Amino acid sequence: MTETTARDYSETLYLPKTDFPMRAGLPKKEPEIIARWKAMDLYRRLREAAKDRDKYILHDGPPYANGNIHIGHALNKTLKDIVTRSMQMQGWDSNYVPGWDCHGLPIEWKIEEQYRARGKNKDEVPINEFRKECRDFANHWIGVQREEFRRLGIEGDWENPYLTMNFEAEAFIAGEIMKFATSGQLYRGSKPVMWSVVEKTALAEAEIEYHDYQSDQIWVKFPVVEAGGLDEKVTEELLDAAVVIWTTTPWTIPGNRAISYSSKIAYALYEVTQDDLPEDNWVQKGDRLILAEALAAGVFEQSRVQRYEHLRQVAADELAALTCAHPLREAGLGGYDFDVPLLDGDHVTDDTGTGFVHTAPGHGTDDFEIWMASRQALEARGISAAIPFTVADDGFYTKEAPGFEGAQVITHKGEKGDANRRVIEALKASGNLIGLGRLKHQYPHSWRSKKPIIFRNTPQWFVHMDKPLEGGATDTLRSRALQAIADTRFVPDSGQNRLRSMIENRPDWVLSRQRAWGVPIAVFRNEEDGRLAPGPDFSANEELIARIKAAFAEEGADAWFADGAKERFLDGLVNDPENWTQVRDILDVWFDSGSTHAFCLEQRDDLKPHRQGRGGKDYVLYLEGSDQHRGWFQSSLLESCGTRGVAPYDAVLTHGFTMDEEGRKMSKSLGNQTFPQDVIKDYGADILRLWTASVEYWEDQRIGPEILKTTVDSYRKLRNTIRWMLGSLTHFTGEEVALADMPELERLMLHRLAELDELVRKAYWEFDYKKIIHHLGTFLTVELSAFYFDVRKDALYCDPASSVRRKAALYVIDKLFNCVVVWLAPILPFTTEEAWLERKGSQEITIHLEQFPAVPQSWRDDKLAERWAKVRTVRRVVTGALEIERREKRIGSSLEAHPTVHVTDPQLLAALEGIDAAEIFITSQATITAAEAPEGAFTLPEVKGVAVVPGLAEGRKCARSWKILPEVGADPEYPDVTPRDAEALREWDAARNAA
RNA sequence: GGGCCGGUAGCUCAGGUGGUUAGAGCGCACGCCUGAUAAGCGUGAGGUCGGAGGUUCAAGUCCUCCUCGGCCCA
Repeated sequence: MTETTARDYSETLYLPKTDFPMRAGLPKKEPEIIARWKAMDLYRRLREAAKDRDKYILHDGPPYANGNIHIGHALNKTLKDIVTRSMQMQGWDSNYVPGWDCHGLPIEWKIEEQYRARGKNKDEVPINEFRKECRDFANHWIGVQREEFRRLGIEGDWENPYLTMNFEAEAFIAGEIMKFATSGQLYRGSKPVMWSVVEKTALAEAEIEYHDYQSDQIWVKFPVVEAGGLDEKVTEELLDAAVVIWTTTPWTIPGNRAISYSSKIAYALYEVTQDDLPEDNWVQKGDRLILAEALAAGVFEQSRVQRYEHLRQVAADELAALTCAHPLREAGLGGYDFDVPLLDGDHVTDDTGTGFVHTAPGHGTDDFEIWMASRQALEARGISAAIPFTVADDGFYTKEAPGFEGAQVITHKGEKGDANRRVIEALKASGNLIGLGRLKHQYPHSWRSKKPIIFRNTPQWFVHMDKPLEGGATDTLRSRALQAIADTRFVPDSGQNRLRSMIENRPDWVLSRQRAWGVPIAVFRNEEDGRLAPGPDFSANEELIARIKAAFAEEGADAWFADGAKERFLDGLVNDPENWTQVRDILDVWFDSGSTHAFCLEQRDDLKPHRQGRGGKDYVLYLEGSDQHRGWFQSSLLESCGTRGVAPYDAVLTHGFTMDEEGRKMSKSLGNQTFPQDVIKDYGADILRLWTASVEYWEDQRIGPEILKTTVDSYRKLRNTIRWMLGSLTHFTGEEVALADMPELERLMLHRLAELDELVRKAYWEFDYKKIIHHLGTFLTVELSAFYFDVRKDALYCDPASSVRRKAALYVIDKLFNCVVVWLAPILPFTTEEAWLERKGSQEITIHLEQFPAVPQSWRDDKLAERWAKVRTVRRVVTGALEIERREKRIGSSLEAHPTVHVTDPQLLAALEGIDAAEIFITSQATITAAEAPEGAFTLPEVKGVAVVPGLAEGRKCARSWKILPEVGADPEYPDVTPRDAEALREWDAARNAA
């Protein structure tokens, strides 16, 4: 063999080699990986692999089955998936069964919209036909969302999810409400509820949004007609006066039954003294008004009065003694001659209005509560405590609003009706209106129709919060729920306070909806005595419940609405069927989803938990947005406490909401939305998942083009480092190296793995994914890519095949790869799978059946780490010095340098003992000396006792390793390389010749 | 309007019990390498810690107020 040109040594090097592409192409690659998981039935395999383990159950809060998924869904499901996968990989059987919430108004609304578009009226359609259309609609969107969720890489039992509309589920939900009926916690009451005239239904707080609305505001006089028990002079003064109220809902005046004041507010009697008031002014000279002192000036201004006199203060007990007339008593309408008492209430303030609050117990919660609380006192005064039903479900006044029949508060289209105008006219005519205006303020609207709602007294079904439960005189649903909250782990912990204060303050649970698409409140009511069936005083509960549940399980809840249902269920169980009425109301959907623990968790063999709190070892976690403190966390808690006495969960994890890059809410009109579908199409699901894992999700997060771009950048960095490991490991034969035989550098890396192992496991347990991403990211870039790999490239590429140093490095890189990739698998299921298959071959394997690698404690070596921290400190000074040389064009590659490092700090010097400094500095040569540095040596201000004198490496450049050493050419057989490279070549050539 | 949560470099995040010139990664700028190459390495520039008061010898860290944003409620 004659060598005319220099030999190309690159083929003799162990350069990284891999098919794992630098550019991921995730949008195309991910669907292929999903197809593979489907084909291998990954979900079943996961269950099989974990079948004997304790269960970690992330119970899915069911999304509502309408519309495509948005970024909030993506965040929520991704977090759930990270939880599930990370627990599965740490020894749990972590099953995830997705669910959907299917009943309820939004779907009904959609179907009605379709009807309207076709000129059809919902009321003409048989109810079960309508329900069928709702069911089909839900099914359609479940199909759409399921594919969108799977595309995100969410692993779960997609073939067998739970649906609140499954017949079995409907049977269990009805069964749960019948438990409440049987135990006496369910009652029929009458209460002002938020009522949507447009949708003709009561709405829960969760179904309400606040929007600006222009209301009519009026100031109204209530003439004092009686002042019992006060001294004569006072009586005389006050009898002549009127109490003034202010309201933004004039239509509630016919429902007025009282005036509320506060004993904490200062009131006074005023007299109008102005004698030049226009004749038609509603207030005239000599009028005497009682007002809060803080608000009197404003009220007079409204009434166009400039001059008035403060006669004297009016004390709270004087107010309590007064009785007023209804302002319409003299209007000739009839029916308003009842007495209007004054009641002391904390809800009254002197911020706005008059200091007196017009109180219509059928039209407001505060009004209702103070009225009910005063019931006995009222009756003692001969005042009827009955609450009138003044407004019907269609927004028209009833006969109980005499004089206003035919007037409508809100039209069926959600517009203002003529009720206010009619009431205002009547007040004007009666001479009791003293001010009128309009007010723009926040007013409750239906979340669906976006139309204003009204407060209206209606019969509804409630669950008692404070009625003692069976078997305990003081134990109530509220007290049980509060105890359950104390027993639950909250992440972040502020959720505990939030839920607690909500439960402390919430009123009874309104469960009824006057709608069609849902599970019925499956009870009958006896019109004679008010008994319920099933109920605490009904003899055949067991049989009745069995019949209803069986029918629902077989036919769905449609059975309730089918003809002859009453006979079918009650036959033979009652003697007086004519007295029993079948309740036609349906359940609030929050009761449906609040029952998922009953029909899903407790019923499915693969989920049925043996909770830690009840002597088992399983763990149940609920994970939803923080808005669910008001929603699912609460309804589930109440349902479970009411029927089982404990919370359905061990832990509650909440996340915030996703905002745009400026921290503002996303909205169509602002054009600042980020759609998960777009992110997946442009970058891939793993990018969205990496974003999810890198933000502090328990607060609100931000997303947008710039943030996604930086996420892609970090992804690339991770991916390339993994790619380099894969390339290097191509040359790994699997040969093990004992810890004792390894160079310190390798042992340092294993030590870091031991540290990270602890950190990663703890962070996964605490759901702190950004910590994992941050630490693994820094580890990969700073410690591996920029340090360990950079230093080891020489040994890995150039050392002879037999080199222990090289073997040790490969062995350690294998460990690094296994740990890092498996640790990342819950967050980046696609990329880690791709890497895993590249490494392990493409057989029927998957990273997702792996467990987090066992990291031996023996790898931990804090002393070694301490020492190497010092080595790296010295290294920083050297790199700094070389940078100057580079800038001055004296060197290019660091291999051209031979730094002399003066280490006068004894500790740093000791740390360098026995270390191949040139190797660590990636220079060809290096000299360490304890001698004082000469003037002008390079130093870093933050590193004392280290100074570097740069210099050029002496000798020739090795044609193979590019190091510059005097020994190059020492081996006559290989005259242009170092002795190490000569040895490598000798081995390489021998191997080739043997082959 | 009320309750709660939050506002640290362009981006995402660290900064127990208050204590030297506030950190990291990414991005950016500049340089090097050309055997991780639409990659790798190095150096550097970026912050009145939302604002204003206050407590303290000392505050990103404690208190008050304000502001902006969010969730829930009225």
